[in-house]
Amino acid sequence: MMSKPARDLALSEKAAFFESTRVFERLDPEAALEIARLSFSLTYTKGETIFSPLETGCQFYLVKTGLVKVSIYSTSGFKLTYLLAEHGEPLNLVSPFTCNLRSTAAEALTDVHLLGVRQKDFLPFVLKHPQLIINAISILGKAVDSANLRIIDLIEKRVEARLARVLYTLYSKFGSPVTFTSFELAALTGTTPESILRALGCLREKGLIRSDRGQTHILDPAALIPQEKEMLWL
Amino acid sequence: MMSKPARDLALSEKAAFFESTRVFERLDPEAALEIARLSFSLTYTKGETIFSPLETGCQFYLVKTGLVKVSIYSTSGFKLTYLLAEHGEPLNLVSPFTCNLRSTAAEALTDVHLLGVRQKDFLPFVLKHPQLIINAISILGKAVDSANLRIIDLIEKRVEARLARVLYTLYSKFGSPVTFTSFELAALTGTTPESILRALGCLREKGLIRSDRGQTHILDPAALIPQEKEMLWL
DNA sequence: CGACAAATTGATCGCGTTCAACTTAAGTGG
DNA sequence: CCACTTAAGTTGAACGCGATCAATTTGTCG
Repeated sequence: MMSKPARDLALSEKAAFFESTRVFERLDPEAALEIARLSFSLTYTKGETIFSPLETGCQFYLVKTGLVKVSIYSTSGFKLTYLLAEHGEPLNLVSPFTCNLRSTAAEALTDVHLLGVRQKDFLPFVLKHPQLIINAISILGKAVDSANLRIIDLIEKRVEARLARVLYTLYSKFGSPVTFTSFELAALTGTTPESILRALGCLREKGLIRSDRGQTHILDPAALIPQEKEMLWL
Repeated sequence: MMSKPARDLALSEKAAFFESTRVFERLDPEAALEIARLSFSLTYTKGETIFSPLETGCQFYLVKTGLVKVSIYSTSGFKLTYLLAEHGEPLNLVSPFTCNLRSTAAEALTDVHLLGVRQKDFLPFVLKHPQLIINAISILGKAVDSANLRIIDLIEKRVEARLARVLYTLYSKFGSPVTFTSFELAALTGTTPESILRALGCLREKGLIRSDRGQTHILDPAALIPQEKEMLWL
């Protein structure tokens, strides 16, 4: 499983892309050019592993095109998906700063084009541009909130309610239909594929969704989620 | 429930304190003096509320002395404790940066002395001192990892194993005996007080702990936690 | 001494995991 | 184009953990 170096994009194109992302939001143009110069393209084909747990190296990855699944693995092999990164989203925000190893793994769900920045280039650059820091901390704050919401849900909500929130989140991010298998939904909801299927059945009977083989059409998004404004961040 | 303004500490004393904390680690001495000048003392008595969910204002709080419990509340009233902050630890790292409201509440578990810094002072200061950012992101990264570990544990571990991890974490941080009631341990473990008592009973039978009325003596810390190096961050 | 909070134990019950069997769809190679 | 293989969907049944409710005991504090 090796990444293939891709033909590099034009610098200006890269710079414009960086400026359009959440992490590099409100970056001044010359800084965008600078980070564009420091970055390099990486491509992976569907199903390829981008990085795996305990892997050395902590470069920064940003998704240019495609969809990447980032998961954490428990020691017993359970997989919890905690991020589905698409255009403009980073795969890893913490390790480029701290260079600590983390037990996360990233897998390409489609053919993927990433931009990478080596830590030795990334860190000095970021330190020169405080707005980036605010952005990064804001994103990490969202991640903490989302994780805490999942914890609360796991404690007091049933599988059906948790799945409804996951579906609502996926619908908000990717639109209808949601194209994930019961295995993937299980890894997002924190349960088993069997329980997902049963819960999907309930939601189907209630007329909230329509589901066929890896495709879930959201018919009534508003009914999926209770009055709460809280959303997951996947 | 109002905070009483305390006699301010000597500037040099405050500055030395800031330098000794994790957030302000490796700060240069004149910067420490500056943040010391921007900070002010707050004291609360045992049981007082320091802030509650949806409260306006997002000043930065650092614990000087005492112990503070920071919890998130679910809409249905369930309380999950996610931080026990003691000497040198911040109560809130995200809101001073983003000024977003978050559904957390802080309560003084003992008489507490805090240092506060208003956001309008905190943010410009931090932006001038990039090392602080690295520190903050490193701490947030730990918080994300800890939350994810709790999620995994909730999914695949039984109450006894989760409690063991909580006890081990409390033991590592505060030493033996651990002085929390079954209600507080339940809010940390994500279960009910009854289940905590039963799990404590099991651990007692195994000879790993000895527990009396709000005091849990850890007899065999190493046996509490399996081979994993992962720890919670409370 | 009385009131209150926490600890303890028992009994019940429901959700969700687990295991198993079977069906259905998709992809592959002859 | 069909036979074969594989992966996902589907459903059923059983079991076990943990929540819940209730009752009792034990400290602690005013």
